[in-house]
Amino acid sequence: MFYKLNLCAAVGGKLKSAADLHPGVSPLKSSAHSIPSRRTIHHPKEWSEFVLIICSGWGSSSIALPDGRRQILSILLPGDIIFSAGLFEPASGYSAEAITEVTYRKFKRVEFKALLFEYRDLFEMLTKIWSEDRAQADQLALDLGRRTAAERIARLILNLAERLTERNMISGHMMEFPFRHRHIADATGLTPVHVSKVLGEFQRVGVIEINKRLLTITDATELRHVAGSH
Amino acid sequence: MFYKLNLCAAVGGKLKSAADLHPGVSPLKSSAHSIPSRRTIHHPKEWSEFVLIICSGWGSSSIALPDGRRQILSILLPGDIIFSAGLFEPASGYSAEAITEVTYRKFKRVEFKALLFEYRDLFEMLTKIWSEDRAQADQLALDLGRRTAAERIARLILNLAERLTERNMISGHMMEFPFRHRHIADATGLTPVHVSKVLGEFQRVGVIEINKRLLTITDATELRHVAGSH
DNA sequence: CGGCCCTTTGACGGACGTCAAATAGCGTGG
DNA sequence: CCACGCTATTTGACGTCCGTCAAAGGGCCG
Repeated sequence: MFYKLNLCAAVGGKLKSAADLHPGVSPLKSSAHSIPSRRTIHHPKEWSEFVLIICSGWGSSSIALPDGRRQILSILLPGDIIFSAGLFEPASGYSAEAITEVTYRKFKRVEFKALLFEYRDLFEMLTKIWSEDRAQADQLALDLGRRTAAERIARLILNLAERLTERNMISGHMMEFPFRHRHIADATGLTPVHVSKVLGEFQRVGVIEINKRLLTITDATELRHVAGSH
Repeated sequence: MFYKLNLCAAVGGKLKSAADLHPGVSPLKSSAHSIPSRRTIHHPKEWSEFVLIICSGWGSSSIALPDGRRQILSILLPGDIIFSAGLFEPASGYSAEAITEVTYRKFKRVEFKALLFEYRDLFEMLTKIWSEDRAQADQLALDLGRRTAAERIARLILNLAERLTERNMISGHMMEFPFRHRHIADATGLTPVHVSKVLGEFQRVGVIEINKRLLTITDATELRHVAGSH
């Protein structure tokens, strides 16, 4: 996972761009942006010529139906790249939203791509990230198609805990949890009302505690058990 | 879609390998295999050093839970590449099965990869395929998370019809449909019993007809309507 | 002919959705 | 600091979609 952290650092401030990972390479141009919470980062209609990398804050990437139904494909954390399903090909139909305040950097897709093709180890790094990302997408399909509400929500929490640990964004068993129930619902294919019931039950039996947008895993073993097979 | 057909042709017999698309390039080694219907092509435990390409027949790629629940991620048709979520990185946990009799070719992953890095247009072709594949995965998540049983099944049929059309494997509105209900159930996150009910209803209202593993779309407009938004 | 798997059908059950009302937060402006 | 309004959360009653179970055909192959 170190490459993710590297990339995060690369865009986070210390370095100017991913290109700086290669001493001697002229840095990629990029521009920094900031978006307040709850606002759109990337609109589904835009045929984007840019690749976006989250520097700070929490976001979501999703697809929506004309009638308003939405599916969140992934929760975006610092260091995450918004491929919109294609690092190499621009894709439409995807949208990205800020959950908390978000800062991010924008790279020109063609420049990014050219650089990858030029430096083999950068290329390897990115394909590795892309493969992991795809594996996550496949797991999501399994979750949505074959797991119960409680399993899905438990797995979402465990998954986040893991990703936050990689980023040193967790202390003890306490983590930020800046979601509205609607976010969790859209990520798990449920309704906000049902999410409320499941989270309520989790707290009643004492596997987690939620307080002021902070979540504590009080019984990790049991939570993993609820998350079910695998 | 021409590149898919090219690749299909490339592995189908006329050409010896994808490398032959490049005159002057020494062909990639590959080996041909045949698998009877209902058998495993690729086992989830194998840490595969191979990339597989379907030459003929229908297959499925899926993930399974220890308790037996399965999610089919995609229906494999001639020309399809079995990435197992990673063309570049081997992945475990995925399995591929033959639905009808299947023939396929096996390429060494490292050789395949090296070739891509050497020839930019081959690389572009593959990233395009990979991006499309990823987009399909994301649509699957949307289907499983946010669409009803009837919508999912209707979309599966329309999707197949489209892919078969690209491959000239459809005549009029009639197509092969070699699935057991269990396949459709695992692809749509439903149960075989419910699939039976929905397909029965589709036939009762006259949007499709199924006979001897052959499916006819008798009312394409209505089927698209049932498939819902988008 | 017999066995096996698949499909169909119906009755019933359960997980999750919908609706609605009450309560709690939370940011804004006075 | 309080009042206000908006949005989120909680809770309960009820509805629906889909799953489960079971029994009765149907097709295929030995």
